[in-house]
Amino acid sequence: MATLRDVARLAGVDPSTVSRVVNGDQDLVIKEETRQRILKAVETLGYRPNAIARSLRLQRTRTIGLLVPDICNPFFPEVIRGAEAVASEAGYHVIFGNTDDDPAKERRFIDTLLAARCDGLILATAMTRDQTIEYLSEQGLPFVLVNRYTLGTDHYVVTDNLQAGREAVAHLIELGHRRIAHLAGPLFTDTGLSRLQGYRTALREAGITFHSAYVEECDFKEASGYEGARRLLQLDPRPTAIFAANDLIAIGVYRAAAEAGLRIPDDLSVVGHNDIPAATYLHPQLTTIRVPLNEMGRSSARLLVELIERGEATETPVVLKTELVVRGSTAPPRE
Amino acid sequence: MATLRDVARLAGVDPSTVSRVVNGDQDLVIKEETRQRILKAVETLGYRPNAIARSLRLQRTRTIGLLVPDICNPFFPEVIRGAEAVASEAGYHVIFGNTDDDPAKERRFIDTLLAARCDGLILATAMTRDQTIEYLSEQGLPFVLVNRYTLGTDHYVVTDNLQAGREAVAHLIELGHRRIAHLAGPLFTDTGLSRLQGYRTALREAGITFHSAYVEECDFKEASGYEGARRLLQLDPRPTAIFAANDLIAIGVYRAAAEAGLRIPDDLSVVGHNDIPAATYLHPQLTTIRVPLNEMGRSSARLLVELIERGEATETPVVLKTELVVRGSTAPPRE
DNA sequence: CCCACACAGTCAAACGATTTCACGGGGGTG
DNA sequence: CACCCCCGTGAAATCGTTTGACTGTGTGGG
Repeated sequence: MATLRDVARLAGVDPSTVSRVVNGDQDLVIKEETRQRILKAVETLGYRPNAIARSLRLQRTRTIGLLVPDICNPFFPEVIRGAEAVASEAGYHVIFGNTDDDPAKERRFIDTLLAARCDGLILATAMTRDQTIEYLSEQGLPFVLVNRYTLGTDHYVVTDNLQAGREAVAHLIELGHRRIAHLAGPLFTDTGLSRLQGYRTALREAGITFHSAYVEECDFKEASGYEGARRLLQLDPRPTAIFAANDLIAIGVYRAAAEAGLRIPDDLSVVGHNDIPAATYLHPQLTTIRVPLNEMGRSSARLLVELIERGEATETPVVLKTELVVRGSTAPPRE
Repeated sequence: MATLRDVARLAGVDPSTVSRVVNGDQDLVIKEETRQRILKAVETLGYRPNAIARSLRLQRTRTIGLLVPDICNPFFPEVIRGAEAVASEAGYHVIFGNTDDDPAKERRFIDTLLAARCDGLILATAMTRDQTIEYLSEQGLPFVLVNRYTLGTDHYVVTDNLQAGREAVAHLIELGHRRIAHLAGPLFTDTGLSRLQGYRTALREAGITFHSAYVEECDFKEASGYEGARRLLQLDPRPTAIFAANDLIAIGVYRAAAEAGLRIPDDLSVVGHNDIPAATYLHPQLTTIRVPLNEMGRSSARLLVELIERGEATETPVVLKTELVVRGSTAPPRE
C-alpha cells in the first residue's frame, strides 16, 4: 500500500507538501499545476492516508468504544444503531463490546480500549459500578452514560423512568383498575428502581394502598417475567392489571396468562415499557411506554463527540421524553 | 499517560529493555533484579503500551470490521455477539457498522476501515455485490462472508437454506397439507432464493404441483410478511399452510391471520426460519428452522482470525447444521 | 541600491513502540 | 597470553504522518 513518500516521489515533491495538499491546508501557497500533479499521483497509486500513523502523530484515533451488557436484549440494537450512525457521520469508528454485566469483563474491555487510545466511551451498561466511573474519570477519558444516572458525572442520556411508570399505572387506574401489580426490574438498577417508584407514586395519588405482594422483582427477561406473572396470577384476589418494567417481562406475562386461560385485555390488562418492535408483534398489541431508543443512541454519540472535540457539552444531561402508547392490551376491568 | 521511555528512565534502563520485558521476549537474558525493577516502574507509572504506536510498527492493528445490513433485524444481534466474543478472546477489537444494504454506504465504510488498516473484515450483508468482494480481494484484505455464498471466495459461513426450506415444507406435507404457500425473501439474496428452491423441491418430491400464485416475495420484515399474507389468505382456494422465509415474515402472517379471523394452527399452519427469540414469544409458539446464529458469528470470527494469523484457514467454507423445531403453529389441516 | 515581502515549497523533528545489530566486560579455552 | 563466546544491555533505524521553522528566488517600493 502506497505511502506519502511514494506519492511525493512520483509527483517530485516533498512528502510534507503532499500531506498539506491532501489535508487541504489553507496556509499552503502552491502552484495549481503542482497541486494537480500531486492529486494525480495520489490517484494513480491509490494512496490512502494511514490512519494509524496519523493517530500516532495527532494523538487522537477517531474511535469510540460502545459497551452494552447484552446486544441480544432488544433494547440495545436501536440504541447502538443510533449511536453508530451519528459517530460514523462525525468521522468516528465504533468499537463494540458486550459486557454481560460482568464487572471484570467490563474492566478488561475498558483497559484494552485505553491501550487502543480510543477518544471516548459510551456506556450503556446498567450494572456499571461507580468503581468503573471513578476509574474512567481518573484516566481522563471522556465518557457518556446511557439509560443510567450516577453521581460523579453530568454526561448521561436518560428518560424519566419515574414519570413513565407513574403514567403507565395512572392509565390503568383511569380505566378503573384498582388491583394493579408490578413486575419490577432488578432493583439494583436505576431504571428498575425508578419505575417501581413511579408505580408507587401513581397508586398513592389515586389513594390505593400499596401491597408488597403485588410486586415481584424480575431481571428484564421474558423467562423471569413469565415466572413472576405465574406467581402474581395465583394470588387471591388476583390483580386485574400488571405493569411490567419492560416489554420482555410483559411478553412473559402474555405467556403466563395464556397458560392460565386468561384473556388479555378482558381478564388482564398489561402495560410494558420501551416499545420494542416485538410489542406490536403480540396479539393483542402491547400498550407500553415508547422510549426513543434510537434517539438515545444518537444523543449519546452527539454528546460524546462534543465532549471529545470541544472538551465540554452544551446541553447535558439529556433527558428525553417518553410517551404512553395505548394499544390493545389494556381495557377496563370486567365486573 | 506514561510511555516506554518514562518507564525506562524510572527503572534506569534502555527503553528497548523495557519493551522486551513487557512483551516477554524469550531470547532476552536479563537479571531477575532488573526485571523486577522494570516491572515495578511499569506498575507505579500505570504504564499501558500504546497500541497505536505498536500497530504502526507491527503493521497490524488487532482490529476487525464487522458489517451488517441492519442490527435491528433480530437475526444479527446473536451473530454479532458470537463474533465479538471470539474476536475479543483472540485479542481483537471489533469495529461495527450498519450498511442499510446501501452499497455506497458499504463502500464508504470499507474505505474508512482500509484507512484504519484493520486486519480483516466480516461481512454479514446480504446484498453485498460481487463488486465489493472484488474490491476487497484487490486490496488484499482478508474477509469472511456470513450467511452468504459467492463465487470468488471460499471463506464463508452458511447453513443449507435449500435443505432447510425442503425440511420445513416436508413437515407440512407430512401433516397432510397440500395447499402450501410460501412467503419468499428477496430473490436477489442467496438465502431468499435457496429457501424458495427448497420449497419447490419438497413439493416436487411429494408430487404436488407448484402454483406461482402461492408464492409472494417479501423483504424479510414483519410489515411485508403481513402484506404478503393478506394477499395469500384472500386466494381461493385458500392455502392451509404457509412457509415463511423468515420468522419476521411469519410474525406478519400471525397478524394477518388474526385480522382475517383465522386461528393458528387450526385454520392455518405456519413455519418460519431462523428461530429468533420472538418465535417463542408468539402464541402459539412458532414452528421454525433453528439456525445456530451465535455459532455462525463464532465460526466467522474464528475463520477470520485464522486467515489473518496463518494466512489460510483449516476448514472453510463452514456449513452449519439447521434443525426443524416443531412448536404449536403447525397441525394437520381441518377438513 | 537595499530591504521587505510574496511565493513555492522544503527540512527535520516529533508521535511511541519494536527489533536488529553492536558493544563492553568477564570467564573459559587452547 | 591471546582469543572467543556469552551475558546484559544500549543505539539506532523504522513504521507513516504532521507541522513549525526555514530557504532561496524574484519583485516592488522607498
